[in-house]
Amino acid sequence: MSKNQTVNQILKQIVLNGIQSANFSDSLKSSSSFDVQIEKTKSQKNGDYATSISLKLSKILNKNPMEIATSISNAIETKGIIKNIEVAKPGFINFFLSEKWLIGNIENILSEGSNYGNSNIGKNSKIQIEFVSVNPTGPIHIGHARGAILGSVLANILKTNGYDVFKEYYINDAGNQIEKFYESVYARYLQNKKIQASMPEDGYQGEYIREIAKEISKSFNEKDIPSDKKNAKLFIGEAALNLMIENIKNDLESLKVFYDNWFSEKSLLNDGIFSEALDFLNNKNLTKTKDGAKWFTSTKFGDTKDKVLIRSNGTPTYFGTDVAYHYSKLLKRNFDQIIDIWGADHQGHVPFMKSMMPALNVDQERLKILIYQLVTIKKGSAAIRLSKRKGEIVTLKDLIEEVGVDVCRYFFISKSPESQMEFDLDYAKNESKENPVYYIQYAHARICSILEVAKETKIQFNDCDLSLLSHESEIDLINKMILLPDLMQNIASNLSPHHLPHYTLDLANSFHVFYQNCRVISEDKNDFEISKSRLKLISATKIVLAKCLEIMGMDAPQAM
RNA sequence: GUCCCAGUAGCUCAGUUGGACAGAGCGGAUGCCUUCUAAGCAUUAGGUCGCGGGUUCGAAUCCUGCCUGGGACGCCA
Repeated sequence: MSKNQTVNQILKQIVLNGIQSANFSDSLKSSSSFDVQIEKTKSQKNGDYATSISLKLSKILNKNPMEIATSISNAIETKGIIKNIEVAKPGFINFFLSEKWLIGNIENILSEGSNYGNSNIGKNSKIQIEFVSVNPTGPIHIGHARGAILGSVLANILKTNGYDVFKEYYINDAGNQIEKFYESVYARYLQNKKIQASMPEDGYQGEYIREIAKEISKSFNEKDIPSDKKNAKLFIGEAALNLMIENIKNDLESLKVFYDNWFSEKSLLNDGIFSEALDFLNNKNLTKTKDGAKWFTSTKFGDTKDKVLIRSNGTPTYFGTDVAYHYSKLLKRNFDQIIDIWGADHQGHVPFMKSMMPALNVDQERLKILIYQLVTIKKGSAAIRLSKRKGEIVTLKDLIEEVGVDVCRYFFISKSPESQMEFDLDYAKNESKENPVYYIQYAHARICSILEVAKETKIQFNDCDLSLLSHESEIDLINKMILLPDLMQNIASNLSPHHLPHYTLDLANSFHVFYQNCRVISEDKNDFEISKSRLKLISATKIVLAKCLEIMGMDAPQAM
């Protein structure tokens, strides 16, 4: 393959050149009026790739699409990547790729190794991606796992496309909910000591609060804890908060989700960023005072309601600190682009966030918000409602212990973010042995196993004649492998990582079919040459499979 | 009431940003292991793409009206 060019890009250029040479009318001199799209065909009878550009041009040129298609295809030489071109009704141009060219990609994949599929479309721009950011008032549950995995896989993909990625968790360690949390833990703490104490209204009822209170009792001496009630509550609350954050961090790490930074909301207040951001809005006359509270007039930029930034009691709201947080991201830390990943319960927050961009004099394009639909959990036929405040939680830990990290990650990443999903716990357990994850990993393990045999029997296959590869399933396998670069760029620009698991499954399928049809290491001396070529082919396949698994954060086992 | 997301095989979900006969996994039926891993392969059954209009060469995909499900409309986060 031409260095740094995907199949799509190569074919697109060929078609553009074809249109130029076909010399239509002046109306096509500016090629900005149309966009050549190359599609992978579903059926081999329509070739490997196709374009429907002639159907689109027929409007501009006012000509029969079949004629246009014929003119274009006549202007294209069948050489290099192209073995054959066909024109099909009502005006498709179908490309059949040259086997010789396809086979050449094997060496390319082998030489690129784990860099295969990477690109530099990110041009090293600084991109910050913030995800999960669950309130540290309770443990992570299954619903949060969706955002966690979405974020971590997206970050991996953006990295391989040349973005300078920075993953961040925003800790909401200030505000009302934290106050409730402090009070709840303190009440449980006192109750543990048989001191009469009542839980606050709307307090956190979950069992885990008792656990934390116990843990604090154990790890501190009585004399460490301040004697007056106010300071005691603060002391115990902060200790509990730290335990909770540790807990969240551990759970995420057990899902192989890691961050570059844990950003404290409270720090915005302490470091003066909050007041700086507020001044910024004040100076632009975008705030007002009403009912004793300070408001941001976000409706000026399309929000549905103005938002309170500082309550009449003087404390900042979530909106207030969020202005400061994004002020920090965009104007203080100067990320070229930021991605916020939120659950659907925060979608009402989107207009507010968008209205903030012009208010901060920031280009809308620098902010991307990814909303994923909430996960409903089912156990048997009963739906479980996840509510931290009421205390019903299915923890992430339980799930990982049941089905394993890989199954968990694959399951979540394979659904598009905007589709609702139902997580049936019993089903997940049953499926833990019969599922696509094992299908994919099995393909990788099979390859390793064959390569191991080759190593033991000391077969050198560096020098071999790849042109011996001609079986349908060999060619199909190569065809699948060369899709990866296009796919990766696509995912990066559309922020849609759920295509990757489906591709990987498809690739694994092509390998299994190949495995069934083509014996790699043969006893027969006559097959020695083809054996070497196939060893090279599967070495390349191993690279592509491992790459996909790595990006999804899954194991690529040597044996199963 | 207003706004956002979805409705595709028995189940869970894809469908490359309008293309060629609608796909996968699981589940069902049948067949394939003296050969590198059968956690595999092959054949097969199963669909009014929620319903009705519209846009055009062409719609699961775009527009519109309904129906159903999830979510949001706080000086909570």
